[in-house]
Amino acid sequence: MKRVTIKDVAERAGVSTATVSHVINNTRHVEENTRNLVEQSMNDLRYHPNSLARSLRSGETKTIGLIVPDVSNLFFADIARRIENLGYEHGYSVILCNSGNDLKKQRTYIDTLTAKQVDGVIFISAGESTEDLERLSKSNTPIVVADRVVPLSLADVVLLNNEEAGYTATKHLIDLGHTKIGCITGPSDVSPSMQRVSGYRRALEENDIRFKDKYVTAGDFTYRGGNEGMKRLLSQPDRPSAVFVLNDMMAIGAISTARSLGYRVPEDVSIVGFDDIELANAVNPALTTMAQPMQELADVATKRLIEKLLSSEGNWENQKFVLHAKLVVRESTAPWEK
Amino acid sequence: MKRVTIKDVAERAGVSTATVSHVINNTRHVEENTRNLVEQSMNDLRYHPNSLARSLRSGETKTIGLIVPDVSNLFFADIARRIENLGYEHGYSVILCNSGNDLKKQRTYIDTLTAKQVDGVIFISAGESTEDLERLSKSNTPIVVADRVVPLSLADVVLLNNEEAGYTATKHLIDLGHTKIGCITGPSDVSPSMQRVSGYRRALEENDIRFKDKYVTAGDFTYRGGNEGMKRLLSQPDRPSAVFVLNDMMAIGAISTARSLGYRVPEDVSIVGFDDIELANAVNPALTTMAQPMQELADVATKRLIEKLLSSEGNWENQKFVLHAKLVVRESTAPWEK
DNA sequence: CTGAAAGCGCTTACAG
DNA sequence: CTGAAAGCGCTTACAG
Repeated sequence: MKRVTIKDVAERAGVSTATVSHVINNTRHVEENTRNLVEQSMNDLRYHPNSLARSLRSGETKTIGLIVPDVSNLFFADIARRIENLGYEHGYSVILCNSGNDLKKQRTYIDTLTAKQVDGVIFISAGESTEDLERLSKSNTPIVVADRVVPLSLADVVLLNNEEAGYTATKHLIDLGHTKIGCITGPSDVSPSMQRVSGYRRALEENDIRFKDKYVTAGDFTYRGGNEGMKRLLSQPDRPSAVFVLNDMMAIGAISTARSLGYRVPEDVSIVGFDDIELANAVNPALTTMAQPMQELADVATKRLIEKLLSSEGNWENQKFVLHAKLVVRESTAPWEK
Repeated sequence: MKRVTIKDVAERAGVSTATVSHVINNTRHVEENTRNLVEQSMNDLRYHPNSLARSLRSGETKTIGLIVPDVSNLFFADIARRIENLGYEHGYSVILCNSGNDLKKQRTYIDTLTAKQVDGVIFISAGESTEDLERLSKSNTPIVVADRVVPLSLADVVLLNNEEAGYTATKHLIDLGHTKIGCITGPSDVSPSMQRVSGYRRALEENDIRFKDKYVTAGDFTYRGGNEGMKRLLSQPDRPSAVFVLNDMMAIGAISTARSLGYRVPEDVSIVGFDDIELANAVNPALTTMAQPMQELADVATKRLIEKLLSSEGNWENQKFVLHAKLVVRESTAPWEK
């Protein structure tokens, strides 16, 4: 079964391929009659255009690459869904590149995306290195970097003000009267995590509360990490009365551990999470948390990319978009009266 | 900045484009010297091949399409990750098509995938209709359908034996001595859900337990759905002593509601979930559940597709792969003594 | 061991 | 309003 090409359609309709192309793309006027003939012919033959040929000729693939560390992480899965959806609305397909936090894989994907001539790339990097980014930007493809800090010379960047968010979460606990405030962090080499901790420290300092090493423990963003972190924090003599946990998954684990150790939440320990995942509001007690504007992150990144793609001017100034997390007070935090 | 093409490389190396192509693809012998010259030249010019041109000529895009109902659902996100990863290992990129359970969108994507000439498709359909599938199979693209029943004439299919799994879960409760066994189902139009309920009924019948309508209530696969379903089941006079919940997310919600109504789990109510998501083992009490072989589902589907792609024989018999869920007994179920 | 050239299926100046 | 033809950047018989 041979493929039906534009040539077949043209022959059957008794016109040139140029005309067929123009009725398909609506790119110059074609007389009613001719147009009908062509459309008839396309239907009869069940013609489907070949994007490859079109892209090769026109230089546009209507495809964007999405590089993420891990799609099976709900945070990125959600972002991927929104990007896919916005892209779809503008006629773009997305190639899913899951780096799995593997820099080698990430680099391979960058080459693949270049080879496949994607029109643009949304890039959530696995690491902090900018080497891959430079490589990509050399190919002259518009790039938007999300969630990670990166030199503005290379790409647009949209990120969350994590420092501020860390500050706000901690300040909330301070305002409730807490002075012994613990923190369960993420892996120490991820910049969002580090920045949230900076905000935590600044809030303490500004309110004359001594920062104590023993109140800070490292987690890994998983439920179990939350279990273990909480156990470490609560098992010390002068235990914290409140804990800022750097993501919701760990926070939910932390609540569970606190309870199984005999502490009530929030009466005995207050807990603030980070992200506002769906579960945060479902869990009992409902989690007070810093709501990340994930949707906004995806939306801003995608819109910016599409804006660049549609204008095709080539000489854009790269921009920086800073988003803000919002404190959502629910049931896991309460005033502390000595 | 003009694009560097194979022609530029050939000129600089003083050879034909044919030779360059052959050193790139390792497709015929090239003398050491010539090869070095070509490679030097590629490096100097920072040459990157253009996949579009290659694909247009060779008929292979090294790309597969993945159609899923919703990537932001953990179940599909996990599947997507595994498919992406296996594809990557074999040199395939994946185009992510999130149908969002929208049949129109799904159809558009099918056309896009056809136009983009993907080598194969893994298809988890939004609906039960096979119309889109026929459309796709006409384009002669190898297809593997996952998770949904579909006529074997159109594609390979890999699915879970949901009826059996429903039976096993229910039988576990019966073996523990329960006779009043409730069920929180999924949306009634999704075939996996219906089949699990069939298994539930068969287990009751085979053990001479009367099926009671009032013990079955419909959920929606969300945490809140589990809350509400459990509330309905427990608030009736002759309440069930055990509940089979058709997915873990609802089961976790059900546990939480049972407890807040003053019932102990598993002493007062036993609960069996379905899926074995990560949280199932993390939650307290750890959830007894039917472990879905999600990995296997993704692996079998991808491997089968790649097998077809690599052999390119054209005339394959479509196959059906049936996978089995496994009962994982943890802490949420206990014997019932009248 | 290598090259000249056709051709994959489109789009798009150019010409009328 | 329409057509003939070049060309996008590759791969691959064919020929030597």
